[in-house]
Amino acid sequence: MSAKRAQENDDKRSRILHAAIQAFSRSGYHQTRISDIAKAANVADGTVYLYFDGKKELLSSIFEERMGRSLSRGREELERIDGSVAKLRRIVELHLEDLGENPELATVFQIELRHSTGFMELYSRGHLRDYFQLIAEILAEGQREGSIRKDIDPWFATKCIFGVLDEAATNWILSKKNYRLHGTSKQILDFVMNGLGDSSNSSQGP
Amino acid sequence: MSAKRAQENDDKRSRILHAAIQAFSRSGYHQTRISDIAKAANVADGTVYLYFDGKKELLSSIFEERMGRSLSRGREELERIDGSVAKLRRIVELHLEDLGENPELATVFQIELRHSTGFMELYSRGHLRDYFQLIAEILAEGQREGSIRKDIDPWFATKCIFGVLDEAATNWILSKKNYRLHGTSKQILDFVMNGLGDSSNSSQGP
Amino acid sequence: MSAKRAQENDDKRSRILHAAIQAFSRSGYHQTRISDIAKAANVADGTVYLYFDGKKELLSSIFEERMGRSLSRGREELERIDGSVAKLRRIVELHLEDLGENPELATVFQIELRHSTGFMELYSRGHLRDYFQLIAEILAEGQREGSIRKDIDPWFATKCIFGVLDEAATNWILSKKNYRLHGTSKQILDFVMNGLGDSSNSSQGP
Amino acid sequence: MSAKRAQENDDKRSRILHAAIQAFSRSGYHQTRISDIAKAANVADGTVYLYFDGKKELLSSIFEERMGRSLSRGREELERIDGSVAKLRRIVELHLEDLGENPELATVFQIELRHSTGFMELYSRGHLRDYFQLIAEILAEGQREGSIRKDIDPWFATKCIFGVLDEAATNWILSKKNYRLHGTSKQILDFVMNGLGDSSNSSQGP
DNA sequence: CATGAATGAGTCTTCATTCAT
DNA sequence: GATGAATGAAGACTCATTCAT
Repeated sequence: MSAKRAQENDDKRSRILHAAIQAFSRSGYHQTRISDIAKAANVADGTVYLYFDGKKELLSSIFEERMGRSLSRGREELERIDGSVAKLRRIVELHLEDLGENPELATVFQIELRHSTGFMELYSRGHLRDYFQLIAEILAEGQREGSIRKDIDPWFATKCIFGVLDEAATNWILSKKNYRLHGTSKQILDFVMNGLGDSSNSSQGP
Repeated sequence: MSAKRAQENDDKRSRILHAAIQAFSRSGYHQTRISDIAKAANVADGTVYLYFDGKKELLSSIFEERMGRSLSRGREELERIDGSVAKLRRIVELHLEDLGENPELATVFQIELRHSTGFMELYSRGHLRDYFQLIAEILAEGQREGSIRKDIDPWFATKCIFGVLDEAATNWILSKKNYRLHGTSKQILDFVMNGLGDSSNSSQGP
Repeated sequence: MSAKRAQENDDKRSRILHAAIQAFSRSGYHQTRISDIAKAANVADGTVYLYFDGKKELLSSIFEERMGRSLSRGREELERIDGSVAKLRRIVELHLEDLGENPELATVFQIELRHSTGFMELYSRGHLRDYFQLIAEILAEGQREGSIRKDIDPWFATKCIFGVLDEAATNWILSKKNYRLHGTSKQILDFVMNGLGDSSNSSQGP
Repeated sequence: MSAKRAQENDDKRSRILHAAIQAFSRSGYHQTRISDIAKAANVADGTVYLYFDGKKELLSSIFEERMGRSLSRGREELERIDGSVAKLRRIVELHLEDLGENPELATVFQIELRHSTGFMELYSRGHLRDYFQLIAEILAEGQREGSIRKDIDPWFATKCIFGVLDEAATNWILSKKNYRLHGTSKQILDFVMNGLGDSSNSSQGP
C-alpha cells in the first residue's frame, strides 16, 4: 500500500509536470495560470504547491528533471562509445533527437525557459553546467587523442557547440517544426568539426 | 521653430528609449514599470504612449532601432572591405563590439528580448532577417571566391555562426561582463572557419 | 457542513450585492470603486470577482435579482386577486411600494441603471420584458371582461402605464424622497383608468 | 468682417455641437472622446474648451440649446391654437415629431442624458422645468374651460403625460427606430385624455 | 483665437499563493 | 495529503484638460 501510495504521488507529480509542459508550450509561461495546469492535471490548485514551490520552480523543475534524465541516459550511452569524435557525434545526435522527439518540451526549453532570472541561474549551476562539463571533457579527451585541435580551449569550444545546437533547435521551433530536427545532426557535426573554410584551398603546396 | 520642435520630440523619444534600455537591463522587462521609465526619461507616464504603443512595442522598438542602426553601419563598412572572409571577420567583430560597448543594450538583446511571442516575430521579419541575409550573401560570395566550402548551405551556415555569436554574448552577460566580449572575436572566427578537427591529422596519405 | 458553506457563500454574495446597492445609490455607478464595495461587504477586492463578472454585471445583477424577486411575489399576490382592474391597482401599488420601501434600490433602478448599453439590453430580454408581459396579460383579460377599453392595444397601454410609474418613481427620487411614493398610487390608477378628460362633460345630451 | 467672424465662430460652435450629438448618439457619452468630437468638427481638441466648459457641459448644452429651441417654437405655435385640448394635442405631436425627426438627438435625450448627476440638475432647473410649466398651464387652462377634469393636480398630470411621452420615445429608440414615432401621437393623446377604462361601462344609472 | 503636445490622476482586474477544513 | 475559496498586491493605460506657442 505504501508502494501504491508512492506510486499515486509520483503519478500526481508527473501529471502536474506533464500538464505544465503542455500548457507552457502551448500558451507560454506568462499566459499559463496555475489553475490551468491544475485542471489539466486533474488536481486542485493548492495541490500544485504540495509538489512544487511555485510557478517559477515548476518551470525550472521541468528543465532540471528532463535535462537530468537526458544527461544520465547520455552518460550511459557515451560510456559504450569509443573515440571522442564519435562521442561528440552522439551528443549532437542525442541533443537534437531529444528535443525533436519532444516538441512541447523543446518549446519550453528554447523559448519559455529564456526568461531573465530563471535561465541565468540555471546556466551557472545545475544540470546545464554538468552538460557543459561532459562536453568539455570529451573535447579534452579528443585533444589528448589527437582528434581535436589542441589550440582551442575545450570550455570555449563547448560553448560554441552549444550555441550551434541551441540555435538549430530554436530555428526548428520557429519554423513550426516543419522538418525533422534530427536530420540536421550530420551537417552540424560537419560544421563543428571542419568549419567553413575550404581546406583543399588553405595550406597546400607541392 | 519646426526644426526645434522636431529636435525636442526626437529628444523626448530618445530619452524614453534610453531610459527603457537602462531599466529593462537593470530590472528586467517584467519588473520594469512604465512609470519607472517615464520618471527616468523625465516625462509624464502618458507621454510614453505618445511615442510608443505600449510596453511591448517599446521593447521591440529598442531592438528594431538599434539593430537597424547597427545594420546600416555594418553594410557601409563591409562595402569598403574586400574578400568575404575579411568581411565575415568584420561582421564577427562588429557584432561583438556593438554588444560589448553597449552592455545594457546587450542585456536587453540577449535576455529580455527572448520573451516568447516577441522574439518569434522579430526572428522571421524585421532587421534580424536582414542581418541573416547579409551574412548569407557574404558566405555565398565566399563560396564563389573559393574561400568558403561549397558543400555547405549558406543559410544553414549563417544560423550556425549566429548561434555561436549569440551564445558568446549570452555567456558574457551571464559572466557579469567580467571580460572584454570583443576579445573573443579571433577565437570565434577561428572556430567558425576551421572547426575543431585537427587538420594536420585529417588529410594524410601514404 | 455543505449547508453551512452554502449559507456562507450566499451571505457573502448578498453582502456584496447589498453593499453595491448602497454604494451605487450613494455615489453613483461611475464614482463607485469595486474596492469601496468590497470594503463595505467586508471581503477582499478579488472576492467580488468570484461572485460577479465585473462592475457592469454587478449592476445588472442588482436589477435582475431584485426585479425577479418582486416579479415572483407580484405573480403570487395577483393570483389571489379577482378582477383585472383590481389586479392592475395592485400592480401599481406593488410597483410603488417596492421602490418606496427600498429607496437605495430605487435610486439604482431609476437613475444608475439607465446607463446606455446596460438598460437597452435589460429592456428587451430579462425580467423587465416579463413584467411588461404580466401587465399586458392583465389588460387583455380586462378587455375580455369588459372593464378595459377594447380599442387600445394592451402592449401599447402597458408601456404607457410603465411610463407613468417610471416617471413617478424618478420624480420621487429627484424630490429627495420627501413624500411617500406609495401615496400616489391612487391618483396614478385614476389617471391611468380615466385619463384627463372631463367625462361629465364629454357625452352629454338632452 | 466682425459679422463674418461671428459667423465663423457660430459655425465652429455649431459644428462642435453637431459632432457631439452624432458621436454621443453613435457611441455613447462615455465611449466618446473629446478628440473624436474635435476631429469630426474639424477643430483642435483645445478649441472645444473655448466654446464649452468640458465634456459634461457639452452634453447639457446639447439638451439646453435644442430643448430651448423646441420650447420657443412650441410656444409660438401654441399661441395660435385655441382650446387647451387642441394645445395639448399639439404638444404631444411636437414632442414626438421633434424627437422622431432627429433620431441622433433623440438618442442623446432618451439614453445618454440620463446619467445620474447631470439629469437630476436638468430636471429641477432649466428648460425642462419650463416645459413642465408650459404643459401644466395648459392643463390648468383646460380645467378652467371645463375640458379637463378638475379633480386632478395639473402638475401631477404633467408628470404623467411626460412619463408617457418619454417612455414612447425610449421605446422607439430601443426598437431601433423601425417605425414612425410621430405615428403614435393619436393613441397617446387618447390614452392621456380617456384612460383605459371602458366609459360605456362606467356611468350607468337605474 | 486656435492649436495639439503634454500631462498625470485614477482603477479595474488578474492570478499566484495561502490556509482552514 | 488534498482541497478550492479567499486573498490582495500590483500596474498598464486612457483621456479630459491645460497652456505655451
